[in-house]
This record gives sequence, C-alpha cells and structure tokens, in this order.
Amino acid sequence: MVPPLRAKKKSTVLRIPKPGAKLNVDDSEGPSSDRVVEYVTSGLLAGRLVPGQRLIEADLTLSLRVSRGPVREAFRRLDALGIIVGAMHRGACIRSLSRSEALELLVALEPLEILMVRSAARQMASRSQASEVSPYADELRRYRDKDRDLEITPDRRKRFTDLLIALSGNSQLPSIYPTMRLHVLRLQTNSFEVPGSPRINIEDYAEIARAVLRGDEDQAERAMTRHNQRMQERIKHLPDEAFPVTGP
Amino acid sequence: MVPPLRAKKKSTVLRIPKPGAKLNVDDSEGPSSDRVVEYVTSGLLAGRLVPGQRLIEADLTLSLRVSRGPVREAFRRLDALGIIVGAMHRGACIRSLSRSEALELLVALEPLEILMVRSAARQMASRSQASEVSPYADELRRYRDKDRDLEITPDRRKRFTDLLIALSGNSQLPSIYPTMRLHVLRLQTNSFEVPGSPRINIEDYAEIARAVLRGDEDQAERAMTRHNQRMQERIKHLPDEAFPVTGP
DNA sequence: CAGCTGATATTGTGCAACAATCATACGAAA
DNA sequence: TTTCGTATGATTGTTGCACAATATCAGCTG
Repeated sequence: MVPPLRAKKKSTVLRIPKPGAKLNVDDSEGPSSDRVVEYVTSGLLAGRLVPGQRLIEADLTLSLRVSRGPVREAFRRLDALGIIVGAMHRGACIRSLSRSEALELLVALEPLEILMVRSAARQMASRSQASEVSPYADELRRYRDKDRDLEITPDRRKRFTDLLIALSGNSQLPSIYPTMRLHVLRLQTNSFEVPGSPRINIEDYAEIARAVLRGDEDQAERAMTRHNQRMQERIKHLPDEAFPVTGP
Repeated sequence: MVPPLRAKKKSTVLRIPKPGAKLNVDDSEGPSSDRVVEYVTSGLLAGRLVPGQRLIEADLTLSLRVSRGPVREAFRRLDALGIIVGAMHRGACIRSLSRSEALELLVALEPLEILMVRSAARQMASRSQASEVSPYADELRRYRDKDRDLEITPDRRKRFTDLLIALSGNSQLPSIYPTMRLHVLRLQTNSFEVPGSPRINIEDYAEIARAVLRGDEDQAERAMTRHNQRMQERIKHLPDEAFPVTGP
C-alpha cells in the first residue's frame, strides 16, 4: 500500500492549481455553508429577509459565490434548526410563525429560560471568584448597569441569553435552547414598534442581570418570568402584519 | 426570456432517459438524505452505531446507494440536531456524551418534560372528548395499562414522549424537545443493564400516562419528575464503558 | 370558465474532478 | 534511540455540469 520507492510523481511543493477549482480565493475561513447560514440568520435579524420569503438556491449561489452543494447543506442545517421550512421540490422559505405559534414558542422557551437563569445565579453564588465566569460576569454587569454603549440590537439580545447560558455551566443548553430563538428575537425588535416596548427590554435585562449577579435564584426566576410575560403581551398586541401567512 | 417560437429542442413527451442519471430506481420515497438520517438515528438506537464512531461519507455512499450530496446534507442535519459532531476536514462522528454531560442533558430536558405533561394533562381535562386527542389518548391508555404488546423498545420510548407532545397541543415543542433525546433513549435501553431498571421505566410510563389521562397536572408533573430523577440515578450507576471517550 | 398541454423554473440527484487538510509511515538527523 | 520533517494515502470541502422530477404558470381548446 505504501510504495517504498520514490514515485515519479510531481514534488508536493510545486503544485500548479488548475482552473475550475476552489483556488482558495475565499476571503473568510471555515466551511462555505457557514457563510450561507450566517447570511440567512443575520439577514433575518437585520430585516433583510422576512418570514415567508422564498429562498432560491441559485440566488444564494450568485450572491455568496458558492456552489449549490454548500447552499443545500446550509439549507438542511437551517431546516433542522427551525429557521426555514423546506418542501419537496418546492425549495425552502423562511419559517413564519403565526401569532399563536409565537406565543406557544415563548411558553415552551420559558422553562428553559428559568433553568438558565437559576443555574447562572447558582454558579455566580458558588464560584463568583472563578476565573472562568469572570469575563462573562463582567459582560453581564454592563447589561445590569445599562451601559450606554450597549445599544439594544438583535445581536445584543442574542448575546444576553448566550451569556446566561455560558454562566449556567450546563453544557447541553446551547444545543437545546437557541435553535428557534431567532424568531423571538425578530419579533422583539424588527419594526412594529409598540409604545414603551424598547425601554422595557432594557429594564428587563438589567433586572435579570442584577439578580443573577447577586446569585439570587428566586429573584432571577421572577425577573425572567416577568420578561417572558411582557414578551407575550407584546406579541398579543403586535399588528397582524407582523405575522405573514405563507401560501399553502 | 421566454422564446415565443418553438425551439429546436426535443419534444417533452419523448424523453429518453440516459444512463448515469437517477432513473428512479429508488425503492423508497422522499429525499435521499432522509434515508441517511434514518439510517444513522435508527442505527444509533439499534446499537448498530455507537457514540464516538466515525462516519465516512464513502461508506454510506456505498451502503445506501446514494451519492455524496445527500450524505453530506444529512450530516449537516444530524449535526444541527446534535446527533453527530463534525470537525473541519475530519468528517463526522457520532456524538458521545460524558456522564456529566448526560446528566446535564437530563437536567435541561426536565423542565420541558414538565411543560409537556402539564399541557397534555390540561388538554385532556378540558377537551377530552375532542376527536383530535382521542387517537392519541387511546394510544396513551395502552401505556397506562401496560399493554403486553407494548414491549419497551427504543421506538416505544420515543413514541411515548411523541404522544405527550402531540397531546400537549404546543406546536413548537416538537421543534425544541426531540433534538438530542436520542442519546437519552440510547442510555435507557442499550446494553448496560442495571438491576431493576427495565421494569422501572414501564411503571414510570404507566404512572405518567395515568395522571395525564386523568387530567391531573400536578400528579403528572410529579410522576414525570420522578421518572427523570430515576433516569439520572441510572446514569450515575452506569459503568464507565457506557460513556466512550472520543479522541481529541 | 374548466381542464388540458406545454414551456419554464427550480429542486433533487449523480458523477467526476480537484484542492485542502488530516493521518500515518518512513527515513534522516540529533 | 528518539525526534522531527516529509512523502504518501485517505478523507473531506468545493466546484461544475448533466439530467431527472416536480412545481408553477401561461396559453390553448372545448
């Protein structure tokens, strides 16, 4: 299997790339399908893509300069994450939640959020000096103090729960929680302003962060529950346009 | 873009299939990648595949008679579901949970299971006569009565929680809960017998089913919590061989 | 207007090629 | 002998193209 004699093949150093191959003109790192996933998720949060919108493989192929393989792989991943829905021979479109589905999502997410803040608070109480938690704790303090730099964007919201999950110390939460959160994040910020809502979230985060940093599990749970309740109220009052209907 | 004149191309009716194409010799229906996912998940539950095992694209290509495209798409889906883990240029292997990770998974799953049984019990109490729930309720009764036909296999266990989720009426739970449950199901049955365990699960299911069918939310939660606790105990007592370590 | 027919668009799959990287074994230097 | 670089093979990541299968839609006909 291993020819002991020197083969007549070309030296490894002098590899002349042929046309039609990847050629490493890739400006970013990592798998190409990651870029597609990033494009869709960030586009969803930025409002560049909206629920119900059809995703055409050829379009992404052109705009992202990748071939169909990675695009299709990314679609499967997004489908498994509940971000898009795919139908046989009909491609994929961004998943759209009805108002009741959005409420059910919040109901299902609530117990996970409670677990998350309780675990985080417990970790803070027991090992607040540990070097592992300190960078996360520092970042969480900025939410508590309503740092001016922290303009509340979808990314900031996502980061907030990511922080809590990291602090919770539960290695399995990242795999379970974040899958469909994108839809909630979208409904939290994107357009459809409801009077008084933007401030509410900042206050909610500050309250949750305060309780977690103090290591007060019960208070953290109460704060998180209140936040979830306010989100449910907000969703109930959003206009119908926030819940587009996808064709059959 | 739409050439009005009849093109010189071949008539649509007389399409002569050329060799090397799919040719529809596919004995099953649905996307090919589904078959790959099915092969892996069922193989994991059946013990044909074990955690830590490497998955080679070429192998599945040969054994399932599909090309690399669908195999890679399936891998991305399984990766998003937490069933396998993939590393750049190193392929994928079946995810292996350490003992502590398995425990953390159960901890994270517990609040979802509570939500699930509480909702199911509530639905049973409020609309027990509704035609929607009756088929599910009938099936759940077979668990309550410890139907002899219901030999407890991994599929039966999976079906039990699927039933509860269906009865809960929460349309978002299916997207959130089941992703990583496979690992728990595997640890419940596969080999590594612990004295007295097999009966415990049957009794657990019967107790949960009884409470849910009665519409007793509190009792259902208690029963489900007990079940989860017993599972945690079981995991603590499993031999180390049940938690293979994957190489760095 | 309903139903059919055909064209078009898009997806699903296969195949082959190649680059990039990993993994291992081999051999030379220390 | 041990260690380290390097060749070599294995496997993955990506591309491109071809073609089949299905959906969608426009036009035609009765």
